[in-house]
Order: sequence, then structure tokens, then C-alpha cells
Amino acid sequence: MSENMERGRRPVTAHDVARLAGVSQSAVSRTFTKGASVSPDTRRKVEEAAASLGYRPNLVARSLITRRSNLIGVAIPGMANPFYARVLESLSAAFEQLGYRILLFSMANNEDSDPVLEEILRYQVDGLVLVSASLSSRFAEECRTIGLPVVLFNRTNGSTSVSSVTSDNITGSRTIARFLLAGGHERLAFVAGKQSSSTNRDREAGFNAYLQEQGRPLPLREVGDYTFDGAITATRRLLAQDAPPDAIFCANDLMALAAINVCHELRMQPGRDVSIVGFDDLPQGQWPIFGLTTFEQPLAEMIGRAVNIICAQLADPGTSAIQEIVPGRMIVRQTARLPASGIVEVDGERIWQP
Amino acid sequence: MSENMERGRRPVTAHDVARLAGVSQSAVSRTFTKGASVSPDTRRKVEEAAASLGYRPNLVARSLITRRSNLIGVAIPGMANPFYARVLESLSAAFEQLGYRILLFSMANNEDSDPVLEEILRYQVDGLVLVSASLSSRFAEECRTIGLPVVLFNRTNGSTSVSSVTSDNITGSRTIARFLLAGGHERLAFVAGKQSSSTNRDREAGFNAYLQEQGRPLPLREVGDYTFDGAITATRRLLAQDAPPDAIFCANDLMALAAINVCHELRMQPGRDVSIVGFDDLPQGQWPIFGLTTFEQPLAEMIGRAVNIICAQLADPGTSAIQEIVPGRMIVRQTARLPASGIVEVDGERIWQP
DNA sequence: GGAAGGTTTGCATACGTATGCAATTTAACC
DNA sequence: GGTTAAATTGCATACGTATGCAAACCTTCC
Repeated sequence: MSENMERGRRPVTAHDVARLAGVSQSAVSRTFTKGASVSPDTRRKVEEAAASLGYRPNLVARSLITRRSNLIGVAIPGMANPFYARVLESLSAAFEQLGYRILLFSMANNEDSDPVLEEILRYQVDGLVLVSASLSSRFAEECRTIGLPVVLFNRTNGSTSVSSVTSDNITGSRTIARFLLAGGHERLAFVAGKQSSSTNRDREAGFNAYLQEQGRPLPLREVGDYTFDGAITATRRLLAQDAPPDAIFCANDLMALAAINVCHELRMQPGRDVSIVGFDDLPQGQWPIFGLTTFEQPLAEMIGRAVNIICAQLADPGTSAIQEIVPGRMIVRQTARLPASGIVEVDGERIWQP
Repeated sequence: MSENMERGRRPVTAHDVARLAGVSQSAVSRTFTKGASVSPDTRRKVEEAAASLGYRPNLVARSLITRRSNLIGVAIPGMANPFYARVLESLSAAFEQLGYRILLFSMANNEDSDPVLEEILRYQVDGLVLVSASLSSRFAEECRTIGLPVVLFNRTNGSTSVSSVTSDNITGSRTIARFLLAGGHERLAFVAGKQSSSTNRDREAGFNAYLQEQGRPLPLREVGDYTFDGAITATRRLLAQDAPPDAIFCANDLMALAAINVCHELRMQPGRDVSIVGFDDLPQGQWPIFGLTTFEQPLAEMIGRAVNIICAQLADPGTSAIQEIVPGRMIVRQTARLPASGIVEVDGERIWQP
């Protein structure tokens, strides 16, 4: 109780505890290792000694032995988009539940991610979640070699050799196209996200595919880069045209909120003067002032799948890669004119089911 | 190039590289340790061998020796409040610049933080940033004993023995009170944040103190708990009164945005029918649809100070604790009626300087 | 060419814990 | 009480790297 009070003292180790408790270091280790064999008597002695010295097991040393760090590396783009903030929070909560901690890596905007990954791997993380980032085939191979579970979140890779979890972007955007046509819109526009992202590719493809199937022309198109400011500019351009669109599908909610802001500037009312639809279902979109009509990305479900994939691979490194595509729902609020039919209410949300 | 290709192979170690390169393990270590003494020749040999084997230094083993993990523990509340998302992102960016990584700990809503800290310390983090969390004196003492740099961010502790960085909440809220009175408001209201937080205490104290000094009655008061939903309820109650307030000071921006949403519901226009003021200066407040008048928390500056405190203590554990209070500015936009004078424009922002 | 000084290298050990193994103690049972 | 099985314990070693130390090497200068 007294000798550990000086500043900068050498940290208390299992040996110190063992000495004080009159047992071996192994005994100390075993009392702190769940499932090990210790008699109630020694356990008590050890725990008392540990408490009196303020002993705390050194997880770094433990990791070196067990080859498990209990860390999950998470690479995530900036948190300017609230969607990513939610992803991180949910991931953190889910993994903490399982006894894992999050080692955070911010990916400065979609630069090459390889150097960052190189760094991550040195930390001996037990698993890796790449949010909206891609994985070079070299690293995919590398991770498989060392048996490191990896999952791409909200992004797919070309190859099927790496696991991924996405929402059903194609069906979602097809549904949006169908919803807008059913609502009697004539002149559609699409505000694209980052051109390099798989989500944008899929959302644009699904949207355009449905329009073409219905013999409609392709939508007007601007690029908002998945950012608020980008979408402000894009929407202004769209609405300043001689023949402006009567409906705008923004490839994510953040951009849709920007579009609503532009409407506000122009004294236009979303849902009456022009329809705005997003993709994500952010909490902000539910705010009364926005009331955003959007296609849901079921975050909780997606997180659950991602965690399961990691756990499965952790339990058996031989588990093969899997591409999960989680279906979502069309959430109807006030920013888009409604179709004549198909609106149902499901646990507090209005859903469109064609 | 060939033997590391099988799945689940034992990871490549410095010994393997040494053997292939025909040097000692020490030489390998030294080539990967910046500032160590290696001849160009052996360095080349080692680097070639390392590349061909795909060697990656094991930072866990290194940490065990050097007693530095290059990890900074960050404990942060949920990210429903965008302010925290920004804090995390900025912290991460700042520390990555210095070669540190963030180990993330979500604090489920203000439960006792001690068990979480207990856990953090086992990971041998080099520093600790507690965002809006307090530190029991027991742990403060503990951290000092083991020489672990700690800084409270956006919260102060009672004691001066632990470092903290906050914005100037008292001056800020005094300024808001003065601003509202100068704008001719008669009937003020305050929407409080979490009662247990030091920021809320200070903001309420400063606001009330100025009113009292001016011989004004205390404001109406509701509690919003720093949450959007809480502030929705609080604002509705305030505005439903027989004699509703003509100005509402919400203790943070998130609640102010909620208040604006309530105004929208009630067909009231903020800045004309009622004034709304926040505290934070979130990016969302700058959105055209909100145009929130607020008192700034200068995030970049605050992050810089926090990082500096950690670094100073890292360099010299004897460095004494310091309480940093960073001044902010009153940012004037559209949600509050303006005083007759004192508005100036500073790099694109309109500031009120009484 | 040789001495002095600097640079590079390998050996051995340490970091703090987990764990296989053998020895010992305890429990169980007839 | 004696035998067998089970539970507990300590010893010794391993994890992968960094580093003090002394030996080996190279450079420089007279």
C-alpha cells in the first residue's frame, strides 16, 4: 500500500503480486485468466495482494503470448457525414459487448489506403473493418495469409474473396425510381456521390436501369461527391436550369439535406415544388424541419452481420468470404410527392410497398 | 517468397528475416528502429529479406520492451451529438500526425466511468483523453502514480490536479445574456443540458449571473439533457406557456437545432417570432435552413491545447496539471434579433463584440 | 604502418504474461 | 485407511522485439 505511491514507479507486475501473496507468478496469472484452475484459497490471497498493490494485468504482455490483442481495427472516412459517426458508434458498442476494443484509423479522403493498412497490421489487430474503403488485392491476399478476418462495410470489392456488408443499393435505387414515377414525376435528376465508390455506382445503376426499362430518358445529373457543400452546388445548378427537374434523387441523405437547404434558399417547398429523395435514413432526416423521404440503410442489421462475419472467421479462419446484402425499406415522409397507393405504416414509419 | 503463402502460417519474425539476410536479429531490429546504427550494406540486405518475406514489425512486442504503446485512449460519449463526432475526428487527426493511434472507448451515457478507465489502463495507453467525462480522484491519483498523461476535454474536475481544456463557458453565456438583452428581449428562457455536466453548470451560472447583475429575473427553465429529443420536449413546453419567452438560450447547438424544429412545427420564425441561441457552433448551425446564432467553441484550438498537454506530460512526467480555458466568439446569424450595434465581420463570420 | 577514434555487429538478456508438464495436494470412494 | 482420480501448484519456457556491452570492423591521420 505504500511503496507504489512514488511517482513514475516501476509498474506493478504479476511477480510483485506473487511475492506478496506468497504464491508463484503462475498462480497470479491463473487467477486473472478466466477458466483457469485456482483454489479458492489462493485466489483470495492473490486478489488481496493485487488489490493492495493496485495490480493491473498488462494486456500487451498477454497479447504477445496469446497472439490475440482483443483489438479490432476500424478504418473509416471522416465523420463529417453523420452516417459514419453512427457506424463507428454502433461498431464500437457491438464489439465492446464481445470484449473487443476499437483501434481507430481515419482515412483522409479516399487516398490510397494501403499505407494505412500496412500500419494497422503492425498493431496485431484481431480483425479489421474497412468502412467505405477498398482493399487492394495484394492486401486481401496478405490478410488471408495471416488469417486476419476482414470485412468491407458499405462497400464491395471486385473480388468475392473478401467479405463485405452493404445494403441493397440497387434494389433501393430502383425502388426510388419506381416511387418517383408512380408519384407522377416527369423530369428526374440524380445527384451523384463519390464517383469512385461502389455505393454510388450501384445506386446510379439501379436508378438508371429502372428508368430505361420504363422507356424514360436518363435523369439530369450533377456530382455532389457525397458532401454537403458539393450537393449545395449541384442542386443549385439543377434548379437554375430553364427546365428544372421536378424530382431529385440524392445518392445519400447528407446531400439530400443540402438539397432541402437549397430549396429553402429559393423559397421552394420540398414535396410540393420539387421532390427530394435521399438514401441512408439518417436521424437528421427525421427532424420535422426536413421530413426527408429516403431509402433506409438498416444500420443495426448491417452492423450485426459485419460483427458476425468477423466472429465466424475468428472462430474458424477457414470460413470462406461472404457478401452480405441487407434489404432496406422505402421510408416516406414529406419531401416527395406521393404515389396514389402503396403506403403502409410499420411500427411508426410510413413505408412504400409497391 | 514461397513459404509464407500457406494459410495460417506462423507470422514472419525478425529472426526469420535475420536468417535470410544472413545477419543477427539485432541488425533487423536496428534497421527498423529509427536512429539506430546500421551500415548501408546490411540495411539493404535486411530490407530485401524483409520485403521478400513480407515482414512487419510486431508493435506489441516492441511495446513490451519500450513501454510505449503509441496508443492514446479516448473515452467519449455517444456520437449522437455531432460535436463529439468532430472532437473525435480532430483528435484522431492530430494524434495520427504525431504517430499515435486512438484506442476508442464509448462511455455509455454518463454511467460511472471508473470501470471503463480500469479497462483502459490495462492496454498500456501512453495518454488519456476523457471527453466530457469526469475522473474520480482515486483514478486521478492512480494516473499520476503511473505517470500517465490525462486531460479532461470539455469538462473540468473539481480538483486542479488534473489537466483540462474547456472553452470559456462562463464568459460565453454571459455574452449571450448580454447579447439578448441588448437585442431588446424581455422574457428569457434557458434550456439546460445534463445537470451533472460542468459545462451546463458554467453556462447556466454565467447566464444567470449576468441577468442578476442587470436586475433581471432569472430565466424560465427547462431541461433538455443535451439531447435533440429532450430539447424538443423542453421547447414545446416553453412555447406553449401563456406568456412564452421571446428568447431561448439552449445550452448546446444540438438542442438549439431542436428548438428551431419546434418553431417550424409551430409556424414560428426564429429570429422574428422568437430568438434562439445555441452554444458550440456546429457546422449544421451554418446550414442556410438554420442560420443559428451561437457562441463558438473553438474546436481546433481546444484540440491543439489538449494535444500539447499530453505531449508535454509525455516528454516530462513532472509537468504539472494545467486548466486551459479557450475563449470563443459570439457568432451572429439569423435565429436571434440583433442588438443595435456591435456587429462586425471577421473572416466571413459575423461576430458580436459589445 | 600503426595508433586512435568512431562505427557496426552479435550476444545475451529483459519486457510481463500464459501455459505444458510434472509434482504435489486434495477429494472421492469403497 | 488405502487406492485412484481429480484438482491445484510451481517450474521452466516461450512470445517477438530492443538494447547494453564488448568484440570486430572501418576510417583517418600522423
